Amino acid sequence: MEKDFKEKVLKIVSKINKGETMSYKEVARLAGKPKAWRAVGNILKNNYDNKIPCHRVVLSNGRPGKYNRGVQNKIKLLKKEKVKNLK
DNA sequence: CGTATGACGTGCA
DNA sequence: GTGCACGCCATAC
Repeated sequence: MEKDFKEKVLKIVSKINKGETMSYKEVARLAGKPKAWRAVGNILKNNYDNKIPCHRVVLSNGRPGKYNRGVQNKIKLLKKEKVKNLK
């Protein structure tokens, strides 16, 4: 269990600039585990840190995916961030 | 230590 | 383009 992986993922997500989105696969890739995008979602779900804009992490399909505070809230936040590239 | 689960991704019909 | 099934990693129990 790479604890570093979790920290890395959180750090990378926190590095996402406003108005930008990243797919789970991209985050996992930057974290060093391009095949761990499955765990990325699990980590974010267990992590409720406000410093982690997990709402900026979307699926590779361009869909918002889910959110610990509600998918609607996620979409709303992205729209507020001027990220209307959602499908 | 083994099984089950989950914010997913890809392939095939 | 849509829908279903399988595979994947890390974490929790």
